[in-house]
Amino acid sequence: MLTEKDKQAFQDYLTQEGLKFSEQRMQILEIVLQGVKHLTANEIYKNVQKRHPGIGYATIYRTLRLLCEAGLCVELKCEDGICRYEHAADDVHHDHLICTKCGRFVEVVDPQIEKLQDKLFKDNGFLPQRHRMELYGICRQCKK
Amino acid sequence: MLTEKDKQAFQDYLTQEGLKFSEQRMQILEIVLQGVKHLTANEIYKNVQKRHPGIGYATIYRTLRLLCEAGLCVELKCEDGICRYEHAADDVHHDHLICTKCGRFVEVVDPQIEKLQDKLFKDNGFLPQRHRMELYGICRQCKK
DNA sequence: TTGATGTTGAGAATCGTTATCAAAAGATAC
DNA sequence: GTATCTTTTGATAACGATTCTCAACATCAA
Repeated sequence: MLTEKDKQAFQDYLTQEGLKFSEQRMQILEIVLQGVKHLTANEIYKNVQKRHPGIGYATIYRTLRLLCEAGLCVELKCEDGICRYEHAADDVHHDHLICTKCGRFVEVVDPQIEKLQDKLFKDNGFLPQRHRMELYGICRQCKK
Repeated sequence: MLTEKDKQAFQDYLTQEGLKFSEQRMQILEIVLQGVKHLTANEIYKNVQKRHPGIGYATIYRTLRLLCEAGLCVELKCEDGICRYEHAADDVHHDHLICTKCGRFVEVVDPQIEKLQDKLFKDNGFLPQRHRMELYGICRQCKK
């Protein structure tokens, strides 16, 4: 869901960094923050093409980086080596359940696991920064 | 630690698949299964070079695939996009604590987390296959 | 030793992503 | 609105890890 708040946040970020606003950046913002989640750069590229033919991959990647830096989107480095991008949920960290047959992504959170992860960091003398947890399996639909 | 058992297991696997034994494969087996863990293909390449100059990357990758298929080694797809290979521990799954400063890998296991992960699979109607958990932080040495 | 088959190494190809750079477009001052 | 200064853009080349191709070579059974 793309909100005015997100648009404003992006504009504010650009202004703050001395960057400029452009048609292309708005198009990419709209595609990434609305609708389907976990899009690859290629999917975003194809989507933007429809409304803005001629756009290049470089612009897609550059804008995705900006969106990440602005905290509006998160890059997921997936096992297949292709990055996917999702709308940054409001401060709520989550992990992913991924169907190995259809590629479906389900977002999950488990506060207990989060606590145990923190404990692992501490027990090993690590200063926690972030973590990544992906659960691969076969979803209900694909099991049938 | 490279054991005779591992060597035998690799030979058995090759025989079973109708494949042949070679000097290069033995060299790679020794490098990967002994000593330092979590080597990249490039590190393995450089190590094998010392004892067997002229070896090519193709052979490294082909042999790594064989070792994985034989269940002797595991490929880790890391966030930096470079795969690392570790000696497959005897049936014991483990996750990783990774220092973002020095790259140190620490293997960790938490049975409670494993249970909670299984619960997440079930609660979402997924048939569990495997998972990946990486905890990124700064290790004791690098904190100083 | 020979023949059939699997393996090797050099180099090309792949593919997602990033860098380069001249042309185009925003922002700002006038 | 126009001039001017930046920044942005898109085409294309470059990158780096990994895989493919293929002719030369090694292995093994008979």
